[in-house]
Amino acid sequence: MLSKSCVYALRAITYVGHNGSETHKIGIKEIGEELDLPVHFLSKILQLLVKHNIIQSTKGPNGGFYLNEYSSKTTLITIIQVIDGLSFFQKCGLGMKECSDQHPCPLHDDFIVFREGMYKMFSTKTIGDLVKKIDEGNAFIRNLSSKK
Amino acid sequence: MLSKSCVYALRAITYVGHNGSETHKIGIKEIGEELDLPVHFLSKILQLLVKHNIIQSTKGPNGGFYLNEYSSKTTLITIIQVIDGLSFFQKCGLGMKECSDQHPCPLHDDFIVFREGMYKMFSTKTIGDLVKKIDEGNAFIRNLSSKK
DNA sequence: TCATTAAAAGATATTTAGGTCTTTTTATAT
DNA sequence: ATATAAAAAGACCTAAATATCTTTTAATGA
Repeated sequence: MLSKSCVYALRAITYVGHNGSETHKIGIKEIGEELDLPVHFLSKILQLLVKHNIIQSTKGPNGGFYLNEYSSKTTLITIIQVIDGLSFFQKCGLGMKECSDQHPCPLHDDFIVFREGMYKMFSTKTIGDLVKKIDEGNAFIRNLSSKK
Repeated sequence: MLSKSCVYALRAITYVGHNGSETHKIGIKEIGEELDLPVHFLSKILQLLVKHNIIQSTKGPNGGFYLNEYSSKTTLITIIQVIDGLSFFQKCGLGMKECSDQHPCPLHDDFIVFREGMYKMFSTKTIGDLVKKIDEGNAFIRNLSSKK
């Protein structure tokens, strides 16, 4: 559904939100190690998010990634849009070029429920919501299998 | 969500169900033309379904693909399983290795609703259901843009 | 029984997503 | 000022999905 780039991004941002702050920035190496993600690949993805002002970064000693108040309010759909685009939420479940209430595919009515439900969910949930769950210990962002 | 292979399959089977019968088999060329799908690629996919006894085929003059009574009762999830596997319906929305009610990712509760809802939907719907919609004119399987 | 037709099978090409490695830029602490 | 640390940027590699082309196999009608 979401590309790897996209879920890597969501997990990385959540990690930064949980572990970092403007005075304690998080390096890409740490994120990669802790979340078990390919560092250089992830680096590209975060670059893109920095460009879009979704997360912040600084170079040099004590540099790294961090979130500001706006980052936390960013909805997941915003990030999905930047990385994957919104085509999933627009296209037919059976891959037909034209599929609408007027000219539906035979799965249209059933599929649209989920497609739109997900869109709504991703449009409502924010980075802050994800971070909160981690902060409160009600969810996890690191793989169980990770050592330490 | 579903791969191209998979939606090609679903559309092709539905086309065969709607247009063919045991006495009027449908050739791969016709399917490809009518549905605007790459013929040889589709051919591979249908081969696989024949192997799994989900659709039927015969070679030679007047040969082609057709459905039997069991084909129509086949659930969509069966086809999805053969082509894509069920991993989508089993894996974490954030791509975490371990994600469960006990060790949830921060999206778990929200995502699982859709994942399971889709699973249920695909497990309930059959090829026959899709064909029926086309037969009754309540849905379409050919692209609007197709000539004729 | 043989030519023809159509699927099956095999080999190869293309595209896209995912991933790695190297070099450059820039902030900052000394 | 300068060395250093860390992100940014660029070039390149790999694997998987998608697509095409060619050859083989097997029905069937003449």
